[in-house]
Amino acid sequence: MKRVTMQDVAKLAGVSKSTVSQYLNKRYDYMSEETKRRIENAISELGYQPNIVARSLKQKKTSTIGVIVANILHSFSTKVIRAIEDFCNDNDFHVIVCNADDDPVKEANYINMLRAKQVDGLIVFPTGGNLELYEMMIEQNFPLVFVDRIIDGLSVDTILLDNEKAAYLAVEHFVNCNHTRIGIITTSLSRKVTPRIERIEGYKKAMLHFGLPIVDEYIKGVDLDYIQNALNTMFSLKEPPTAILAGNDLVLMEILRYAKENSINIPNDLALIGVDDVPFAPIFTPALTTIAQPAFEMGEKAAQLLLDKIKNEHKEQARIHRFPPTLIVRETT
Amino acid sequence: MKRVTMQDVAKLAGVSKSTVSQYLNKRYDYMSEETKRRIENAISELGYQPNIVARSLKQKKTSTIGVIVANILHSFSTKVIRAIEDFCNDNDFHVIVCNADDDPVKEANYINMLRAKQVDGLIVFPTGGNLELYEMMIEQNFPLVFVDRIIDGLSVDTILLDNEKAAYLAVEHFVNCNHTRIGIITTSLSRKVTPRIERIEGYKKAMLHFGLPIVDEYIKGVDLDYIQNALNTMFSLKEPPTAILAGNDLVLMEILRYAKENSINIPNDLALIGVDDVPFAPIFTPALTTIAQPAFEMGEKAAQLLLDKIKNEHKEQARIHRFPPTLIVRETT
DNA sequence: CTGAAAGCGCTTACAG
DNA sequence: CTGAAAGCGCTTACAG
Repeated sequence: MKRVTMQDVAKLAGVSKSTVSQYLNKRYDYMSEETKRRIENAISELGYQPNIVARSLKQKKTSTIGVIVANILHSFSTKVIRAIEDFCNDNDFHVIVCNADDDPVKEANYINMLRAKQVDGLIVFPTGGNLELYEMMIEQNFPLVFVDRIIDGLSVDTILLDNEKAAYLAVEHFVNCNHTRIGIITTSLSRKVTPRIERIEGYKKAMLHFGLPIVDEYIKGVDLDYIQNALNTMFSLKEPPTAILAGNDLVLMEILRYAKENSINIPNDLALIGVDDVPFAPIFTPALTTIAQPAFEMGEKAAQLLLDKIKNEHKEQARIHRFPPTLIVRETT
Repeated sequence: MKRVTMQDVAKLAGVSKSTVSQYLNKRYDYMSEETKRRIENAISELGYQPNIVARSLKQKKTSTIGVIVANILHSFSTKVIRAIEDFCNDNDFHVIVCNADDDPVKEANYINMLRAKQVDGLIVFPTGGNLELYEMMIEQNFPLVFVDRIIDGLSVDTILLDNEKAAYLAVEHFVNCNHTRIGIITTSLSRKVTPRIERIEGYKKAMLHFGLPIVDEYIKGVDLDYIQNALNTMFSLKEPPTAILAGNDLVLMEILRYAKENSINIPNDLALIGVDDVPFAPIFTPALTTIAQPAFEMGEKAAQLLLDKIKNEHKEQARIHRFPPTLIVRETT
């Protein structure tokens, strides 16, 4: 499989490789029609394809960005990725996606690998476990955008849902449905992951706003594996909650599983709202009431910001970009 | 953001860049401890990271493979991708994933782009619309593995479900549940996509095997957008089917939607089996009976085969690798 | 309008 | 045990 190079094309066309290069880069300012035609023919005859690796080395840019998601199992991650890919395709950028699996060690490996591969910039859903690495990138002025999670003390453009608003919308809707014993369950709070913290915070504020008591037993932040336990505890209370807000799609599925296995009727025994509008929400029985994130817009904005930085067209101070959630009322409330 | 190069390390360590390169590639056969230490210190002091692009250019390999899926919306695709990524990670290969969106034009662009980026090999779920390109890769002996779909007349290792068996398992189970009016619905047959063709073929063989008549009205292969229509037609028959096999996960969701909107009780009015074990199958009400593909094993095998080809360790004749489906009985039958 | 030359940051065969 | 040199396949400033 002998690869054909620019040199081969130049020889066949009877010109120098500089000229072939000019042709490829569409700098025909002064190129004769004759030359163009000869090069074109040589290229198609040889089936020549430029070697992007060589070009990247010389140009010191790869037109490739990296995306590292903390956990690809969230439907939110996959939607954001799709939006980023679409935007990058439209702008002739390639994207390499990596899944850190909520593991800071994997995340660090991916960051190093992608930078070694000379990506022009990085969009990351940070695990939060690699402060020094994040700081190094910022210091080096390496194009970087965070999604979904705030890392305290770092000056990075960050794309976030208005999480407090999301929780507020859920509580408000529960209240409108005459619930007063409202709970919230989300995944582990030990690593201070922004959406979890903010959704609980928003939940508390909303409860106060509607004059409802904050009952600690109604608030859980535990690992996915312990959610069945947490639900058991919650439903053993003298006065269990009559409505629950699921902090994300994976928690929602755990709650649905618990309800199914314990014959808890939704919404009669328990009203339910999940953050993240999962694909099966409308066909589920009962159809799931959810809080949707504008994932597509968020992904697009992340890509937009990053490409602007790469092209040096983004001069503003790094800040947090908030996006509004939407309540989609179906049958679980 | 001045990048530090091997030259900088060499200077600081007081050696030549050849020696630094040897160090990096762990060829210490004859390297003095002293030299090693000096290089190590220089590297960490400067925060040096090798430029993989330069290495790739020189070595004429990138340790990167491309994966092009026909349609990433299928849960099967995402599972296979995960398996490929895991396998490649373990073998120090990187992977770039692209979604052709069932569009041969996009597929061609991705193939060309990935080859220009010098990937060492390609795993593709072929749309079937780029015969010349596939042929060119084979002719050039470019490492290539197909998944999910057979392209007639091409000699390529191909990873496939035993689709006829999958259909057989479903029909058999329906028969055991005393159904005789059994239908099958899948997405459009116009492009002769292997799993669709083979599943219908397997369905027909199974029907004959169990002495049941083959009723054309019970067999539909239409685009996703027309499935509601097809279902309407089917259920307007004097004798509509009492059991349906959904050809894939997306079709399954369309059928579930139809049933919900038309108050068709599953499984009482209609028994249902879907090919592909969707994540929400066990928590659905009723929990979904499915035919699972061993997606993880299939992805692993695809990656295994490809890496062997890349390393020139795969000398056998290209062939089709079949994997067995599994029936998972839940509540929809 | 086109070409010769230098250089991107590595690796590697070879010399010593 | 280590270094000088060539070369991977491009791009680009410059000369003519």
